[in-house]
Amino acid sequence: MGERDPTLMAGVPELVVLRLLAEREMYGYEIARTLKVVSRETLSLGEGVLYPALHAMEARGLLRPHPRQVEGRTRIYYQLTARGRRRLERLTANWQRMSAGVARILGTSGHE
Amino acid sequence: MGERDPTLMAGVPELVVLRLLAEREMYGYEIARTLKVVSRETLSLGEGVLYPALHAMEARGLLRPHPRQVEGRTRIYYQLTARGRRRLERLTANWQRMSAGVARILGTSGHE
DNA sequence: GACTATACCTCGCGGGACGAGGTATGGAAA
DNA sequence: TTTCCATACCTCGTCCCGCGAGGTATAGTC
Repeated sequence: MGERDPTLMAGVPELVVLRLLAEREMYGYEIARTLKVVSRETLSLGEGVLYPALHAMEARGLLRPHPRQVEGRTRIYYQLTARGRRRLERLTANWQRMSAGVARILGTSGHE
Repeated sequence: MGERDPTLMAGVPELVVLRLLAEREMYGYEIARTLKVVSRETLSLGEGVLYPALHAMEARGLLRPHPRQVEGRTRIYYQLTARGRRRLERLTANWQRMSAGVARILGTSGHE
């Protein structure tokens, strides 16, 4: 129960969301915008990805919601839990291992 | 109507298989072994991933099979088509864009 | 009164990664 | 000789999850 790894496949959305939240509390819409800017448009989570992902992560106890009213609109800020932090470390390590692997394959020019 | 991109998600198996075959003809079993070695165990395609992937790519015209009998065993060598080569370039570019994006997110220490 | 930006949400589709299981051969070990 | 491992192919079912499309509501602008 819980903490099943993305095997080969990326699980990129979960990873990057956790990483952003590790920096500071953010709400969904903000996450989407920030992601675009920081990644320079190369990463953009549609809302059909983002919100379900947030809910799933909340359900798994990786983050905790803090709803607030700001100018008549509801924002749900999310905060990383300790569990979420551990998860982040794990996913980061996985990502680095596997992207290094891919890089090695891509960089194979016959020899090496 | 082929050539739909893996959106955010990696599509790593397809990418790395194409990359290996760009170097030389290989057969399935060989691909699996080579992948492990070159990526230093960080990438390993189970046969439940590999063979279906090969068939799918063949169906899309990305590679062409060349069955051979070697010491009583059947080996199906695969060769990249022109279409497969184009696909490889495309996926490679995608991968680089998106892994750079992830790297940027991971490397964000608040400022920058 | 229409449109854009903000801010949340859900549903259903489809693709694909995966484990488990299955067939068959050749050679080495027991 | 039978058992076992490596080689070499295969399929099936599941489950996850990325995604687009669509939906609600408010605040401010044109």
